Amino acid sequence: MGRTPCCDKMGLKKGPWTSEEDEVLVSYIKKNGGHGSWRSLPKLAGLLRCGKSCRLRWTNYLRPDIKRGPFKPDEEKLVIQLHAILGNRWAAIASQLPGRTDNEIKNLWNTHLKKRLISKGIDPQTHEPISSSHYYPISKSNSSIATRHMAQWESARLEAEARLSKDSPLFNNNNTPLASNKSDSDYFLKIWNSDVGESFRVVRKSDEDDDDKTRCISSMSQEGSSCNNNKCGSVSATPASNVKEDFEWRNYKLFNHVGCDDSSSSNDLEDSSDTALQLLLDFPSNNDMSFLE
DNA sequence: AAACGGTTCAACCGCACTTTG
DNA sequence: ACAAAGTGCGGTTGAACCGTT
Repeated sequence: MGRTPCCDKMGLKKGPWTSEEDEVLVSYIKKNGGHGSWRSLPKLAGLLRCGKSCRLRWTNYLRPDIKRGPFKPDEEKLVIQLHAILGNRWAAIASQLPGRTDNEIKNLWNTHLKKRLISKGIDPQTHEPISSSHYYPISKSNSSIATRHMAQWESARLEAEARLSKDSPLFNNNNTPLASNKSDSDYFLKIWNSDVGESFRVVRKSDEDDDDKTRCISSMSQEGSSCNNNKCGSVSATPASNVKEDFEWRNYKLFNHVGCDDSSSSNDLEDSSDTALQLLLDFPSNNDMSFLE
């Protein structure tokens, strides 16, 4: 694929934007009801900038829905939680914080949150206590980060499903209305059903091998797990009545790498089950940031 | 007041992915 | 199916800012 010429190769301006340039860009986009093609925008708007620079300026600074100002404690908390699940996927994290850009969140993480976690003895990459995250050699630890994030993501979602099912009319004998206060689990369910969760759902579905499932359920039974034979039903849309069983199955699968041919890596997830998962699920349910302060 | 070092954050860079013809 | 164009994304940079000496 041919690379498009960079700004400096075309004699275009670089560096900080002036207020005049901002004005030109904003008025052009307003006038045309959108940016159209970023590549042709600078020429049409009369800007000596490359399209890429215009796009960045617009999406990170000039967009009308940008929320300026310092991050609130609950926003910081959400960034930390999402980072534990998604890793350095700033755009995905930003999509869950209306008005915040990926660049802003990335800067927040690198300048504030990362240091705060380190000062509290938490590895900002693994979200585990530094002593435990250094248990394995660096190479192995790094290689399992993505897997850990997936495991944390999956478990958080299952926890959320379990909580939701507990609150659902099916389990609510008193027929009381569903709790109106949104719990943290709502975040995970919301994200899970969004585009962000889509990528994980795809991976997970490919991992759902019925043969493995059947085989391992019997293994679970032999190990004294409380599962039964009904848990082999649909996984993608878990009925409330099967949530607990499915939770057990998925956790078993996750922490024993069911469906993964690389048996040598099975300890990666076992390692994360006690610490990372606990850290993830033990996030305070209110806006209390005291665990970081 | 000046020098210095640390921090912040807007902007750039280059790669990867998606769309289009 | 292929290549080019367009776009998104994450890592990095460097100027501006701020606090300390």
